[in-house]
Amino acid sequence: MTIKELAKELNLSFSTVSKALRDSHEISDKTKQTVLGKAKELNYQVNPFASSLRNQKTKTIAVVIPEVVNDFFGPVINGIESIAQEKGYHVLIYLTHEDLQKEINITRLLQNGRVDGVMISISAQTDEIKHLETLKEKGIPMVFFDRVVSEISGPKVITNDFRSSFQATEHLIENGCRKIAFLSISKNLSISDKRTQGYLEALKKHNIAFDNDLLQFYDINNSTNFEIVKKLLSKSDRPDAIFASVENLAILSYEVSKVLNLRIPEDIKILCFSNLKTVNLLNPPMTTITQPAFEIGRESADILFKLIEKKGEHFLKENTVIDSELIIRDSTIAI
Amino acid sequence: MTIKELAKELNLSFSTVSKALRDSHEISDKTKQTVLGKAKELNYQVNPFASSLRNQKTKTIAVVIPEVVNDFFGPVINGIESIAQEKGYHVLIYLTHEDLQKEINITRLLQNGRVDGVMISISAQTDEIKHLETLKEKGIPMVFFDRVVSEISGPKVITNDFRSSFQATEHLIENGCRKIAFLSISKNLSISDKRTQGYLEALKKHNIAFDNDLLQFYDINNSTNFEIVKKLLSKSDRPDAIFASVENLAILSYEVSKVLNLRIPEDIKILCFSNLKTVNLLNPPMTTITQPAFEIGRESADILFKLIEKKGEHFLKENTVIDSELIIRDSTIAI
DNA sequence: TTTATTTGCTACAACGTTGTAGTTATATTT
DNA sequence: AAATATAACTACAACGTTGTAGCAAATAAA
Repeated sequence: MTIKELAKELNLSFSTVSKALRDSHEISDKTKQTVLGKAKELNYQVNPFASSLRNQKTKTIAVVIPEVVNDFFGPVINGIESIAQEKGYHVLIYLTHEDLQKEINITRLLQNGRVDGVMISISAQTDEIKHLETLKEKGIPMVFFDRVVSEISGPKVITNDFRSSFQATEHLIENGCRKIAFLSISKNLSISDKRTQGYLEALKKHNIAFDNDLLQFYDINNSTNFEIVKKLLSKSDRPDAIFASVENLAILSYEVSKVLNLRIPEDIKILCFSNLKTVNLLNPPMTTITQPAFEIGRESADILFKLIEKKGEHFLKENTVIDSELIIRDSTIAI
Repeated sequence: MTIKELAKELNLSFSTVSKALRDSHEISDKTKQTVLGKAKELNYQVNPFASSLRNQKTKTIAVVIPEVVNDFFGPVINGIESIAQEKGYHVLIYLTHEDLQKEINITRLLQNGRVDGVMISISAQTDEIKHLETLKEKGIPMVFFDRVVSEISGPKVITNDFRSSFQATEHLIENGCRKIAFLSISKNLSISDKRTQGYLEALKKHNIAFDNDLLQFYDINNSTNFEIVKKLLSKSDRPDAIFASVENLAILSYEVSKVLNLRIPEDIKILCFSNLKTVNLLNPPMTTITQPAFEIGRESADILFKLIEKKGEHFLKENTVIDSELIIRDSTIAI
């Protein structure tokens, strides 16, 4: 059912029908009613491609993220989708699987006007940003969230990683820890950097020397990660706390502790950036820094739509910070 | 950069360029090379809307699911996306939030040729299927997965809910349970039905009378669910086991048990359909029926692409069953 | 040498919209 | 009554592709 067929049914020109459908002032109310009625009757729907081709708008946004199997990006998508659905936008989803090459391929796909805007949280392996700059230069509205690229200007929605990390480290120190291992996500990511800095700053404040052996990095291969953690906790002078920058590494730390018969929190304290729903049911419940995932999604989407619709985009600031929350549970309490 | 501009640069007609780009036999190898070279140099990309409008193909599929914040649908999307990326398809995601009206709206959006195919797992509230039939009648390739509608013919990817449920119930009975509460997802869903039937059949086999009070349904409101479970476990003749059809209800059961000072598995055994990664770290580790989420995603996508590309779709059977696995952990072991 | 065939290209219509410009008929102003 | 404005509609080009039909020139067959 096209607009031409509809017009034929109505004995009107297809221009008239088109205008009636988009409520033009050139068309009489009576005609509008007839057209709308017939359109509903015949279940006419605008062809999205013809429409997009004609007016260069797609009513579609892209969300580029590393993973979905994750208690952070899940709620983020939820937040994004809730606003998109409200605004009548469609959401394309692309997963990089933490792979730079995939990220590059995806950004290439997005260059030809397929979407009106892009929301992206970069992969942990992204150590060059040309592809992101290219996309931005094409004039496509972009919002970075969580894992942002500070070198590229434009709105970013983040959480206060430095502060949370500082606070968490200090909490561990106050509970008697002196050898705190920090398990980082990546050597490239800005959030990773800030989290590490928060950790270092807290050590410094409390006059604890930084031990490079206590700084470890996440590997793509999860069994490698297991070995890294196991090795770390098997040392004679093993750390008295693990501060994991990523949920997965904290879970592994729990598992390794079980294997090595280390008691949490007596022998080892564990703390993590995490949005896990079941964190309270773990044995013992884990202290976490909980990120406002849903809010980050909603806020990013909101900003993106402002950019796309060019409404109030002058008021947009470079960084929107939504605070994370340190929730202290049994896994870090001094006994 | 359009094909016309590219043609002008090359001093060729745009038809020639178009044909060269899609490797037509009408064009000499020499010309093809020149065109391809220039296209790369000027970073020419086909306009997807013009292309879709012209040849009625979108290279896009839609995935309609109830939620993403979920250890089942997350991996499913992963599976879908991995095949889609391989095949050069784009993935649109739509969330129904378990709401029939939203599902209806979404299916309406998909009627006008926006996508080449649809994968859907229906909402728990879906008790009418006209909208799904309409979509199917439009001739859009569709694959149902997990939460399927048996009344509509076409390929479905499911897991063996009846068998898993039977097996799980029997496991509880063998571990001494006689008053097994079954917490169902919905009164409408086919999987819900099959799971309930598996439960009932196992009771029957072991000559245990069915008690209607022990059959409870999931509510959209999570605090209502908490109350339902709390009420259930506060009764003087409280159940000796909870078999939850949905992860959320099992987690709630753990929480309620904690509140009511009920020991798992001594006072109450808990078991659940779940793909939770941290299930081993719960206190105690929970027995689960783990569904092959990633595989369901991959398989569904695979079937959908066969339908879309009309390759080997004759061999497609109505139901593809991928088995779930009952993994016994401490939460259901007789002490 | 004439005719038929192949090669390599170009012209153009169509996909379904939408906005601009143009055309009537009617109403309003001078 | 003539000039002007308004209302309600139509015609049509353009968005960027792609396939079909057409057209020269070169090659092969008669």
